[in-house]
Amino acid sequence: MASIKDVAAEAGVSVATVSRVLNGHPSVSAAARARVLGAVEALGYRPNAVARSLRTDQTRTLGLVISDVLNPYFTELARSVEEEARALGYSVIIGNADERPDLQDHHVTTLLDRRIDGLLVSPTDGGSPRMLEAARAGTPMVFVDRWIPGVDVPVVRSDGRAAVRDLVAHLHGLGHRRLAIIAGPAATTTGRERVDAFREALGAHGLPLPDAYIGQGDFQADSGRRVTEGFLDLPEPPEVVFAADNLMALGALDAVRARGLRVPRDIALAAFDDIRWFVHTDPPVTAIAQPTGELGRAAVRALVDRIEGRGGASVTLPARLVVRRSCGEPPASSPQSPSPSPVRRSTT
Amino acid sequence: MASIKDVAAEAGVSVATVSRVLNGHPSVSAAARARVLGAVEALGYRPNAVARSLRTDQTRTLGLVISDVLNPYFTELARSVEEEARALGYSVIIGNADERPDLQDHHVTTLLDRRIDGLLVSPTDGGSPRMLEAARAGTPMVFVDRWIPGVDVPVVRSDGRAAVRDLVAHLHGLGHRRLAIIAGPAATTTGRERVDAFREALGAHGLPLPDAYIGQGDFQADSGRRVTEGFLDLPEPPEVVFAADNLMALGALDAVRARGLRVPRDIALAAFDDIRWFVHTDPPVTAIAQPTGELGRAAVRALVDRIEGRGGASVTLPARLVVRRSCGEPPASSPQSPSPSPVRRSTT
DNA sequence: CCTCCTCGTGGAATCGATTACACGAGGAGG
DNA sequence: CCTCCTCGTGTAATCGATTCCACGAGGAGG
Repeated sequence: MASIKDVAAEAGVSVATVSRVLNGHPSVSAAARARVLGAVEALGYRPNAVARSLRTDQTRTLGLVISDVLNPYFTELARSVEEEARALGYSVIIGNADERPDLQDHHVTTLLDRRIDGLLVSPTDGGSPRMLEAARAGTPMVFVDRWIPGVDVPVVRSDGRAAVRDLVAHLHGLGHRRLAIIAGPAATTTGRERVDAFREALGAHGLPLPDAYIGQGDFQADSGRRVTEGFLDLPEPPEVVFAADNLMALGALDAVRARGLRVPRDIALAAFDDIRWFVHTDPPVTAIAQPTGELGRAAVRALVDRIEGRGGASVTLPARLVVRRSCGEPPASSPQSPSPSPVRRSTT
Repeated sequence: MASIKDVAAEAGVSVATVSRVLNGHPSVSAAARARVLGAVEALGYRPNAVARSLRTDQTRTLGLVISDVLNPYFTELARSVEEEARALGYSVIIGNADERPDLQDHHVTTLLDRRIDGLLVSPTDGGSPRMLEAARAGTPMVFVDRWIPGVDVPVVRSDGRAAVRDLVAHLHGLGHRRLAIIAGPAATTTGRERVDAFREALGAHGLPLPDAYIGQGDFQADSGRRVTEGFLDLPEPPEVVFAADNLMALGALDAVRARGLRVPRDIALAAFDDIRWFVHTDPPVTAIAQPTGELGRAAVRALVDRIEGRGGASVTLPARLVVRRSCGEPPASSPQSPSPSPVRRSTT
């Protein structure tokens, strides 16, 4: 592979001049510039990003460590992150933690070893020592979706509290009183927050959230299945199951179907995170939709602001409820509750 | 960030000795080794991968350029690729082409600039000049899923011919005679092959594949919707629509639902690529499943074999038909056709 | 005509590692 | 006791870029 020396030789100038041409420095004569450009073309020269990074101490690369690539929510997040980063002149290296702290740690380490300019993380757990250390050492960093309390790092996330309230109001309006939740891991903020929001919303309607109605999941489909089976085995099973992410909702659907039961006739289902497939499931699933793309873009902007020394602050965006049919048919357009909240009826 | 020099100073040895300890060279005294390790620990030193790569001319990184991250098939592929690569001591940088040749080119260029050790590509089109040039220049490279004819690069893919034959036999057995296909872009091998296999299988049953029944899609949901609408507008609409990937099947479902029609009563649907959600769609979708995980792992092994000078050959794995309910209820276990083919009835 | 600036250019240091080569100490063998 | 080898270690070159500094040519101004 041709190096800058080859180009210099071919053009009959020094490497310094070649570098200047390549980096658009002003003080290069038109003649020299033309000869260098010609040589670059002739040799098919491309600058070695590795060498450049070593010298300039910047890689123009962002690291993104997400909890689970197979989760469509994170896939979409990753996509919008890459898009915005590209627009800003950065590349992105994605690390998939698969909800495993050890894997998360592995990726954080590898990314740091590669001297990425900044790190975007959706932590799987309370935070690996290496990550906390990096944050303390001043590595530009931003949390997205999930975060770690007590660490001085901006957080870009969506607040589902209002949407959960809307959901519970919707469920209550349909006559449901026994509501259960499949929670995410307590080690994650989203795992805890969604339960808290749910409990609070239930409280507002005078409904309890008994321990038996809080199933411990891990954001993976299998746990959704397992927890739902447990709910169905209860002497008094819940009327509604609210899954704290889309994969656990998938598992819940599996479990219900395996028993030969039907949604929403036998049990209703709602999910956090809206995905395209929810329109076509049997039945279409009522879900809380996050502004995923916006989240990813905002996170990148915050991180790049940090990197380039322009601050970079936390951002919180609202989520919204999308009503479909998995919780029961809405009472046929009764005018009794005009619902001033941002509940949106899906067109499906 | 501490460098090797700091470690050397702290340990009271030269950088050469530090390097030797870090790389497990034999000729280092136990005492020196202990002091170096102590210094590494004390300083929290981590070797700079950028500097190392520059010197050794290897990054231990693989590039993976896929056509569309939002497609669950590719997501799963990416995941298995990363997994196998990690097991072999490599990292993976993913580039998402979004089915756009220009973006594919951008990613290939960036990856090459970063001097990745090898490239795994699922080409979006006939191949960018830069990619072909890289292949010719000897960059270790392997095509996965899709490939470019006439280029001397191993291909790891799955052969759907037999499964398509099984599918057509299944459809024919259900009494369907007017079968249509939503094709992928003609610029991709999978786009062409699936149509060819379909036409061939139809021919074996004496059925035609009229041009009006070949809809031109681009592997994205929108095109599936558009093409399906066209089919439904035909004076004699097809009885079955076979989508050449899962996203176009999603679009087809959208279109059917938008007309207030039902699958399979009004029109049957089948798809290439099986995904978890197909179990829970309304109705569950009959699909052709590729051994995606195996494909990803085999591709990485082939690529690493190339990189490390051990050859690395093409691999073709069979796909198989998974029958669900989207093409009509199978005739209730009639013993007339024991079906010696590897048709699997899904447990759903 | 001399002095001083500006402009274009090249030489060389540098980033953080790896590694060929040289060298000194110490043990083995004659 | 001398020679030779082995072992552990250090010095310095190197990878491919960027960039500081110096230098020479040429123009402007006095």
